[in-house]
Amino acid sequence: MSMTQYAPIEHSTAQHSSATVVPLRKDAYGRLVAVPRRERARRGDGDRLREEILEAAEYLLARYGHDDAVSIRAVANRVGCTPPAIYLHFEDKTQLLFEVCARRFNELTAAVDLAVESESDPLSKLMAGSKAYIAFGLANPEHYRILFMQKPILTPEQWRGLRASSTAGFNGLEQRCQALQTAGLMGNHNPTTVAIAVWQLSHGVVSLMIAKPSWGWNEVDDTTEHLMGAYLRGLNAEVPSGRVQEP
Amino acid sequence: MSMTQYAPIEHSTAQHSSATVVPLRKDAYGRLVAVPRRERARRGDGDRLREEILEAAEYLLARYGHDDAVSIRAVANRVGCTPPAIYLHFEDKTQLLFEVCARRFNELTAAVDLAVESESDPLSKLMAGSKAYIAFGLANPEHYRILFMQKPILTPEQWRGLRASSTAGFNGLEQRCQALQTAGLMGNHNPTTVAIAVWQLSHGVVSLMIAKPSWGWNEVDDTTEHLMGAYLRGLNAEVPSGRVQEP
DNA sequence: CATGCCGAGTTAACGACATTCGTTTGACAC
DNA sequence: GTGTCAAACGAATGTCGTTAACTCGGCATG
Repeated sequence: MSMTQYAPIEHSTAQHSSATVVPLRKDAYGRLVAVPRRERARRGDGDRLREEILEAAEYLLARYGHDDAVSIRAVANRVGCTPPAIYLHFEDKTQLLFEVCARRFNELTAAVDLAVESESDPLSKLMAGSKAYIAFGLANPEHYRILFMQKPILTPEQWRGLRASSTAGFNGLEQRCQALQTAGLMGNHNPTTVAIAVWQLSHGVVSLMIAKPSWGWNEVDDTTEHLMGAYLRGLNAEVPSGRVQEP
Repeated sequence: MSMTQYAPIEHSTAQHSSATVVPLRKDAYGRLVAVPRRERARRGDGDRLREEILEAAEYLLARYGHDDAVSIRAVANRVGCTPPAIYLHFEDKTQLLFEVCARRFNELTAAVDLAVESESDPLSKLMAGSKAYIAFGLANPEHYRILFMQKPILTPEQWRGLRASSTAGFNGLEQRCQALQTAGLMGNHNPTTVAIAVWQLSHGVVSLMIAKPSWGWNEVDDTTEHLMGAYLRGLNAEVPSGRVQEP
């Protein structure tokens, strides 16, 4: 969507050292453009370009707030290389974007952990984690969108990669739920079930706010407190009917 | 994303009546293709093509499950007209897709209403509505994704249009929450706050399942019952600390 | 009955896109 | 010096949304 709004092609920020003449040349499409080319990488470190590509993509995504702005051409231009060079380091655009977001994802886990550690009792830990998760998503909406609000077109390896880092995050949540049960604050519910529910609940708050920013939402922390609070209290409340609990 | 996977260009299903010769002609890009063109609309009813375009887009979206499959060219080919003809009836592709999904959205509201009506007590109504909402989203994941899981690129008019039909749906939810309060099953919470929370909660369940279908989710109705059940019970439970309730 | 209008389309083109193929460059080992 | 090979380039392919200019043919009007 957002068809037709093409990526802003930024000029390269690369430094070219020894050349005294500005390297005016035609780009791949016949247009004359002043593109200071980056220095070619030494024999060993082809991965330097890889890093620069990731940084450029990261910048474009954050700067323009939409993955449409991260076109292969825009990234290449910013880095100071040609589009095909990117394919020496990434299988395709999906994998590039994915890696950018996966990096930010690790920060998400760290942010949640930090918020959790500053609390003492299990209930507050859970609440603080949820708030931090939501706050991080709202602060990085495009990353969150790409990671959690998109049709999965991931190859199995990509999937395993995300799974690895996201299970790290999920495991933390699961442990906090475990602690909640140990503290006797969870009725006889399954901690994993509760952990999933907390994730779904938090995701519901943050993803709707990202998707519909113009809706008249209440203050986000109030929303979280209301929703999480009621849910967590409900875990201890008696089930009115004689319905069987889940496993 | 899912770059490079282009839309499958289907052959036209349009009927051409009087012509006895198969209309072999070059398409807009020089390729020889047998495209039975539809009959030109009469002076009055230019809207017939509009309807056919909507149907074709609807079909492609449902058939291939991704809006990438709904390219202007693919729709045009299926209808039996040329790509620019679509722009006589829709401002751009976004508006076309949007209209397709908005139609389905009305069915969502209807499905929820139907489920609600088959229950009697306010609590069951709320639960049934949530289940129906989630089931509908899972049955029409691409429509749901476009409507509720995407960055909003809507023009103000589009937004008002969706707002109109979606507030219709939300109003129903709000009334059900109102009824819950009247029945004394909601503590002293604000019905609108609860309605928003129920939406967020339901959206969290369905949107995560759409985005991460490979995750090992539990049975969806069990999940909904657990989450909604605990939340709704929590609304009646005492707030442990002396914290102030939301407005 | 001729004629001109105009709604409903088409043809052709533009500029963007991701990606691939074949070629060139240039730093290092020998 | 010279050959090798990682690293990067140049050109091209086929897709995309969208626009501008043109054409066709039925209807109202003279």
